[in-house]
Amino acid sequence: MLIADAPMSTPSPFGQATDFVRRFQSGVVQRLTPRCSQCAISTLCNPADLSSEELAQVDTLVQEVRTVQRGASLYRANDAFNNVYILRSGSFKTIVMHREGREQVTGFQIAGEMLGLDGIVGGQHLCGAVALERSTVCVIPFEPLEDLCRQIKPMQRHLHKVMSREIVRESNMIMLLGTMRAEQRVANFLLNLADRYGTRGYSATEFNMRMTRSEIGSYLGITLETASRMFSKLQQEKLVHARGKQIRILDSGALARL
Amino acid sequence: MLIADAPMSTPSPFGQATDFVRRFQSGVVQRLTPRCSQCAISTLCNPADLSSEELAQVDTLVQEVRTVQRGASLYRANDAFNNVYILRSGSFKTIVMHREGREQVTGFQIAGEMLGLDGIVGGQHLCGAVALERSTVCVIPFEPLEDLCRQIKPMQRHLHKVMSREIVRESNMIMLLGTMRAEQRVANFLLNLADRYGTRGYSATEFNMRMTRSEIGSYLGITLETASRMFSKLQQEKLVHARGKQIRILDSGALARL
DNA sequence: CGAGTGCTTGAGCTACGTCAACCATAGTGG
DNA sequence: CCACTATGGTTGACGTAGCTCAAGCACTCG
Repeated sequence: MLIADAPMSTPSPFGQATDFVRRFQSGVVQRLTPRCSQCAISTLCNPADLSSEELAQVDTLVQEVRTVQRGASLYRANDAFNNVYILRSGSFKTIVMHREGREQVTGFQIAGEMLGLDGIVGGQHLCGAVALERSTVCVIPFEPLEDLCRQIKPMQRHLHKVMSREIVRESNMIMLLGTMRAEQRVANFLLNLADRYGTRGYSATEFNMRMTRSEIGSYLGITLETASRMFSKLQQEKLVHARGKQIRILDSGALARL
Repeated sequence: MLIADAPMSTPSPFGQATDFVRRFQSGVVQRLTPRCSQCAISTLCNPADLSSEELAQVDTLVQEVRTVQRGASLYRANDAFNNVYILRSGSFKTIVMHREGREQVTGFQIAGEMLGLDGIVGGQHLCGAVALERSTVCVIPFEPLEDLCRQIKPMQRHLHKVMSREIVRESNMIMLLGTMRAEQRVANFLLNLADRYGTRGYSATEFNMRMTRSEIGSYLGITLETASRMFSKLQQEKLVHARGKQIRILDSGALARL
């Protein structure tokens, strides 16, 4: 079975030669005229029950695919909100700034997941999104998306589900941070990643994490040292095999029972 | 200036005598035929820019106002999702069950806030909602609401903002749980409550909390003892005056700077 | 090959959890 | 009207999970 590492760096189905490419200093590259109707991960971002005419309408919505280099920002806190983004390949972290410049990671996103929903309320983004590796995103202008959702009922329902899923994801995070000890947090984090890789067709037992111990710690509300110790502990207990960012899950049942 | 305690227990504008009332064993009472167009808190739950015809359409949507007694559930985890709810008066907590029956509070809601959005993804509620006092909610069937959002653009935008606001609220909670110490959490909690009372026209400096120390602790990821100690500490530092559930904020600037 | 970045591990410290006693208030029944 | 009980809040004593600080190792990259 594929290991997530490999497919996550697979090139986009759109060949470099045929696409108009613009490059920015920021490390963000644009490629134009993508096609949802031909996209490999369309099942992840679009509702299943669209007619071919409806899919064609979606195609007109997505005018741009951007490549974001490792470490570059897709958007930053306080940027004007105009688009939401669907991650086509690669991975991101979303971060908020604490005062005194400390950052807190609020989420990790992988292929098929949506970014930017936090900007709808205030018209500007409240968190920033940083690529953990070279990644590509579909840029979806939000107003036209809303227009489309008024025309296509399944699309509307789909958007609502995406937003609701985000609410549920965050609720789970609140519960994790409110009730679990460090070891449980790390175990939970690994199971969650595994599950998400699994539903994307990658191996759910062996994968390459793209985030550092420091980012994991920040996300889980613990220090990087504690995160590291917990990886070691889980390894001693033979529940996972962890060698740096390479993870193999040995006993997911026991991890869940912690 | 009004203290929140008073208006929160103000009776609904709909007199008992003129309304058809059904009573259930669960402590939930239904009252029929409300009117958004005449509701005192309409500005909280509806977009500002609706025409009177559009408001009339909203009126047809809301067929029911329910009264929920203190301690009764509006919905429970795993209940089928059909409606969202807008809190008209009173207050709720939303809870999730940890395994072993421990509960974690994931939020407190007061007048004008929406409940139930977590159910959209899976078609069933993932958390439960329990009234902290005798409360009234408008019942809004979700499918008809979606239909209306396809017809009325400001309504659609409004719903998206409500959902996005919930996402942002939870992000803030994640940051609080991930980075703050107990004293900061409690300070933050009080400022947040004060702010919400303030935008509803109540006093932002003096109010009656409806939740116990145990519920506050659960919400903030600390024990009830620690919560209690922090209230005492803030009082010693002359930042608040706390006498049980009666709160007076003395120095909101200092609270924010903690 | 040296510098930078990330990971691991140890030693000591501390904020918070646990356990327990005690008080205040409110509702209940004789 | 006064015990009596239940519920919620406060405070103290003590234990510990995880933080802080620090050292050393493994990789990668110019």
